[in-house]
Amino acid sequence: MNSRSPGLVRDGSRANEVAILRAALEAFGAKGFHGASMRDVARGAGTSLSNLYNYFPAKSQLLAELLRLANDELLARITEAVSGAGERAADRLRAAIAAHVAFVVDHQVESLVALSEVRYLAGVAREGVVAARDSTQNIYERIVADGVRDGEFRTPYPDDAARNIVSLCSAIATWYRPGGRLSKQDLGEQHARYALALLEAELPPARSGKGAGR
Amino acid sequence: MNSRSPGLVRDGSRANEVAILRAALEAFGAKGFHGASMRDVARGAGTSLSNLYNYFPAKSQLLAELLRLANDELLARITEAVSGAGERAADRLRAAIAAHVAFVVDHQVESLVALSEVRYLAGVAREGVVAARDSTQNIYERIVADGVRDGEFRTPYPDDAARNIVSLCSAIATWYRPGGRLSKQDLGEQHARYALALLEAELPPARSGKGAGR
DNA sequence: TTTTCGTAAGAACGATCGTTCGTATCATTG
DNA sequence: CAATGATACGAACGATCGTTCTTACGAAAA
Repeated sequence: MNSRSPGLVRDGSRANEVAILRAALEAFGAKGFHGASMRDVARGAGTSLSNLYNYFPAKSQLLAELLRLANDELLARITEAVSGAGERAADRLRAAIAAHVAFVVDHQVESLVALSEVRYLAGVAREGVVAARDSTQNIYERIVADGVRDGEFRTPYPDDAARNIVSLCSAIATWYRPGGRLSKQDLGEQHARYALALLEAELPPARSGKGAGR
Repeated sequence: MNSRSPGLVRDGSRANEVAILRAALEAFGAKGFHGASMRDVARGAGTSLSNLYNYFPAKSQLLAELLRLANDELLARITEAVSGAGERAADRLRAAIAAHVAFVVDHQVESLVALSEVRYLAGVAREGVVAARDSTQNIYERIVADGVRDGEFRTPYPDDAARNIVSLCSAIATWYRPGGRLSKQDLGEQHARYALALLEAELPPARSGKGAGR
C-alpha cells in the first residue's frame, strides 16, 4: 500500500506493526495479558488473527515489545530532562519527576500495563525490562545521593526514599483520570513537592494547586 | 472427617473451604487470576477439580471471597489500631500506618492480589471491595484533615497526601521480601516518617533504621 | 433400616485459547 | 515474462479452559 524505496528506508513501513501494537496495548490494558486474546488484538488492529503472526511470532512477544518501548521511552525522557536541568539536586529531581509524571499521564495505559503485566514476561525480555526499570531508579538514587552529600536533603533513608518516589510516580497510572482537578504540570509539581518532602528538604511555599482558596 | 456438634458450630468445619481459598490465593498470586486455572487450585488444595464447585459456584467467587476477606481484615486492623491510639493526629496516623504495613507484610500475597486482580471482579463483589477500600482511605483522610485543623500538618493537599500515603503502604507488597533489611516494625516506623513528611509535619529525629551507622 | 444430604471424584461438555497450515494476492526483482 | 517474498486470510489443529453431569461413599436424620 506504500510506495517507498526498497528495503532500506523503514519509515512508515511499519504502519501495520504499529496498529497491532496499539491494539495489543488496548486489549492488555482492558483485560490483562491473559484475559485478552489474540483475536481481541486482531479485531482491534483491523486485521485477521493469522496475520498477527506475520509481525510477531507469539503473544508474549507482543507484551515484550510493548513493555520494552514504554520503559525505554520513560528512561529516555527522564535522562534527557535531568541532563538539561541545573546543578542542584533539587532542580534535577524536579526535572526528573516532571518528565516522569508527564510520561505516566501521556501514556497511562502503557504505564499501567508495564506496572501490572511485567510479571508475565519471561527470559531475556523480562531481563531487558527490569534493566530499564533499574536504570530509571538508579537515576533517582544518584540524584538523592548527591543531594544528601550536598546537604540539600536530610533523609535518613536515601535509597528507600528514591524507591518510594518512583512508586508515587508510577501509582499515578492507577488513579489518574484525564480532565481531573490537576493539570499535567500541576501534578508534576505536586509530586516534586512530595518527593522533596520525602527527602526532608526545605520546601518552598505552596503554589496555587488545589484546595478551597485559589 | 470431623466429629463435631451438628449445624451450629462452624468451627473447623470449613477446613476444606479454607484449603481451597488458600490454594486459590497462591495460584492467583503466582499466575494471576486469568493465568491460574481451577485445576491449579484443585491441585494446590489437594482435592478434585469438580469438588471445588461444592464450595464455590464459580472461579470469580473465589477471587471475590479472597479480596473481601483481605480488605475487610485490613480495614478492621486499621480501625482498631486507630481507635486505640492517642488523640493527636500524628499518633493516630502512626498507629494506622503501623497496622497497615504489618498487614501488608503479614499478608503480602493477599495484598498483591488485592492490588492487581481487583479489576477482574464484577458486579456486587467489586462494589463491596471498592467500598472497603474507600473506607480505609477515608480513615486516612479524616486523620489528615484533623491534623491540618489542629495545625499538626501543613500540607497544602490533604486528600492527595492521604491517597499517596495509602499508595506507599500498598506498594510495599510489590517489593518487600521476607528477611530483608528492615523488620516489620522498622518498616512501619519508616513509613510513618514518610507519611508525616508528606504531610509536612515537624519530624522527630530519625531512629536507628538503616544506613552506615547504627 | 431407610432416607437424606454433604462430600467426593471421574468423565465429559462446549467454548475458547495460541498457534499453524495452506493458499491467494500483488508489487518488486531477476 | 517468470520468480520471489512480503502480506493477507480462512480453516483448522491440539490443548486447555470453566463448568456440569453422573455416580458413589459415609455419616446423620427419619
